[in-house]
Amino acid sequence: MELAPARGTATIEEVAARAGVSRSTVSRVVNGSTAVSPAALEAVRRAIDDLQYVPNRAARSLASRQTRAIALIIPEQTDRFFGDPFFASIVAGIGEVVGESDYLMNMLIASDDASAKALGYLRGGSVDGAIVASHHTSDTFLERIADVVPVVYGGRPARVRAEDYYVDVDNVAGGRAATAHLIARGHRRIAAISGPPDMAAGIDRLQGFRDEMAAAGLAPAAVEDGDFTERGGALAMSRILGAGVRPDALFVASDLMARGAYAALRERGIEPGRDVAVMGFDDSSVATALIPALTTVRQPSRAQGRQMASVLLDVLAGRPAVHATILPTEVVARASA
Amino acid sequence: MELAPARGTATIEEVAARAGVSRSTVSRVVNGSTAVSPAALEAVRRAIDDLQYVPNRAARSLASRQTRAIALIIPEQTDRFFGDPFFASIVAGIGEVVGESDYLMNMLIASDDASAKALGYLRGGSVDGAIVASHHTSDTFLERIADVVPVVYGGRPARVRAEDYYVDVDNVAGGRAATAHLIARGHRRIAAISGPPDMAAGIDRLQGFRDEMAAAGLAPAAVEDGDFTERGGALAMSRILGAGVRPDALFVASDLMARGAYAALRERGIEPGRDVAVMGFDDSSVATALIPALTTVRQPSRAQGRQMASVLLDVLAGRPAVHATILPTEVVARASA
DNA sequence: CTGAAAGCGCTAACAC
DNA sequence: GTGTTAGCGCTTTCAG
Repeated sequence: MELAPARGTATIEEVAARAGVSRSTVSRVVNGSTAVSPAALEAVRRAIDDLQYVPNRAARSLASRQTRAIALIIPEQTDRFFGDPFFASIVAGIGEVVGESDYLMNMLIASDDASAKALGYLRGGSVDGAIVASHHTSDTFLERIADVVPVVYGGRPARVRAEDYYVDVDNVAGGRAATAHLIARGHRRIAAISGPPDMAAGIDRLQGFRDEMAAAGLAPAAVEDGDFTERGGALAMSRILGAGVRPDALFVASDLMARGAYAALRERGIEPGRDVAVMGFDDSSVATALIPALTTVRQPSRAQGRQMASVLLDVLAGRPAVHATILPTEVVARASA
Repeated sequence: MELAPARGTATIEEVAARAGVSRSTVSRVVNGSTAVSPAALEAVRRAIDDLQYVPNRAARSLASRQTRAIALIIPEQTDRFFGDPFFASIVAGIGEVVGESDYLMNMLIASDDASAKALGYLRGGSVDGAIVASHHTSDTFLERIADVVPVVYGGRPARVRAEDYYVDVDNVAGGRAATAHLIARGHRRIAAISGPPDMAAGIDRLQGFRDEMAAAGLAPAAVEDGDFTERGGALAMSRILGAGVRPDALFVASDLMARGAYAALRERGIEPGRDVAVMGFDDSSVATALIPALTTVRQPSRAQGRQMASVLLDVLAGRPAVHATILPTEVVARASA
């Protein structure tokens, strides 16, 4: 075919020659070994600089049996995933930490049929570890990947095994706090729009709602699944209203669904915040963009992403790592409730 | 630390032994060479299956001098990038095509300071090519990456060079069509909320607006930069209104900004769609979620993403590839204009 | 503290 | 068609 055009990049051999040392010494410098004399270190540094040397990743991986890459697995429709600012924050957090390290982030969109391929890829040793950004209990293939490489889950996995790592927020407490806020403001006919029952966050937030209602001796005015999407939130709201229920307050398990609920409410001439108190969950960009601004439960999504990445990096480095991190939430009172 | 646990993966050597052929033959099968006898092919296939063989990526890269990976470069704040459903579609499209190939997609968030690192990484030969998802004319480092690996730009780059590849939509025509639509509906006092002047899409859509207005003998009622963000759109709208301008129609250069404009309008008691016609751009999920539903210019974002990936894959495969792809847009009339 | 030597697993000429 | 032979560029014992 075609001769490889002189890759700008020099090899370790050339650096060694220029620095007047052996390959091994250059390798040691590059990998931060302490056992190098100041003189050699200086010489190598200069040579690297002069030659603009960047180690070849493939060669390094092959020899060290590490790829220095991690997979970000998105078991979801791409547009659905990225449509929620919550995930955007998670990814941002992960990206920050990974970006500071010398790891690479491979994005794997593992929708259904692609999952087999994704598994093969993970088994091929292309990455040292994986982060599963969000998942449903039905994603069985996700469990199998943990047999291949270390995995950190975003959100409590369906079945928690001792060797699993995950980073979650205290969704039950968040759900309780949100409900308590509503009750404290004098509301009694409180309905909930929940997340899907096959996701831990969906289950837990609803649990918190139910717990707090029960503790206050109240019965939910209605509970509808909004599937964590804007459209689902609108639909759920319509169902509640359509059934003739007229709540005086609403606990919506995600900001995005709350936006959908706002729309559905207004379609019936009900003004959110004035005619019905609305409480969201996430405190994503959606919350402040809404009018009236959404009272919501803040979860530290960016921090969650950061923590996921940190945990994985710890595991890969052989450092002790926390298996379960539960981040706190807090109610942020705005105009809607 | 810890001995590498027996990686489930077999090597090519083991496959060869089991199939009773040489490594080369296995390699030929894996790489789809035709020059293999049916018998050998069958034997190798079985061995691969039995052993669940997956080629080692690093070894392959090292020997073939190809990484089979591409970089998705996001020269933007992560949350900003992912906050716009337009980008979500682009990424979805890219992901589709890349997922069907045996290439991997490395996500590089190249915000400012990280760009040097990103460049070094690209120079290190970690990827065969790159896709730049969106960019500002100020991103000078982006030009330098094209010297290292083939690059496909999303949107016309600041300076188009003969060797560049890019996929764009016809933003000027889109802007014209949108404006024509407004004019045809009888509007005359038309204001525009534009994208940033350092992005091709921002410049071109505004150009289309100005062209069409001029052609109709109309002067813009106002033009404000909304920075392609929801907040920016709201701010721009407020500025227009604050200046005492009362347009009867609005050309907003992105759906997201239109959402911001809706909010700003309502804050002043002006109802979008009724009191002022609003035209968006993108036809992202935002357009239909808005109430009243946003009349907008549809751009085929997913197709754009797909095309970007296809072009890059073509280039990498040595196939002839189109340097400039301009996708068409079309006006989608809904309730707001 | 440093160098020599032996691969890591695969592809790609090159013979046969 | 198929096997043999060299590496790809790096890490990593193992001596010294």
